[in-house]
Amino acid sequence: MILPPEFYARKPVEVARDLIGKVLVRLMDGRRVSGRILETEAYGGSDDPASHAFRGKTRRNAPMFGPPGRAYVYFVYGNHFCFNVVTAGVGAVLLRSVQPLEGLDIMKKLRGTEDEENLASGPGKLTRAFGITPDFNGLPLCRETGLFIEDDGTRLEVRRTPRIGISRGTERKWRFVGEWRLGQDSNLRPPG
DNA sequence: TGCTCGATTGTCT
DNA sequence: GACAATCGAGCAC
Repeated sequence: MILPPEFYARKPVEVARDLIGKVLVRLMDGRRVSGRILETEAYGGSDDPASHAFRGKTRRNAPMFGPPGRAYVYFVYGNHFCFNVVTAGVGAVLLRSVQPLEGLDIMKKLRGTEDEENLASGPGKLTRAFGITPDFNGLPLCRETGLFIEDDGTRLEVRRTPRIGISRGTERKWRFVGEWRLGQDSNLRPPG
């Protein structure tokens, strides 16, 4: 089932935690490119010094001030794009890494590598592998836009850690990492 | 108008 | 482990 807008209309920390184990899906030329979300980070509004929204609304962070359930895509380090989903409270959740499930050939082509372990194991790699560009900035996550997140019933163990790659607000443990629990049904285990 | 630095990655040592 | 690549947003002046 595709996550509805209500899913995103909560605090960024709750959305970030609950997105672990969900499936990011991109429809490309009638084909599915998808991966299970393994790593997220929550960013708040004016109360979070690490957030782009900390200093108020600008042209770049405008999507964060809009309705929840939309994409916030921004350019960083002169090379890469990062993909976020907008939550309630002028918040956002950064998708840091996914485990590739479908359309691996497309991901390999877009990433220019055959290494399946590293296709989408980072914020910049993820946007590249899924063909997520600024064209999606501000668009709702639904079937119509070809970019959305599904719940396939999989539940992962969620670990909570400080956010990484930032210089402020590091004291908050707003990074969430999904881990496969031993003893689960075999069809829920990661491949390999 | 100019300068600094970043929610990163790939490459080299 | 260290660092260059690369460029726009945000801030200082």
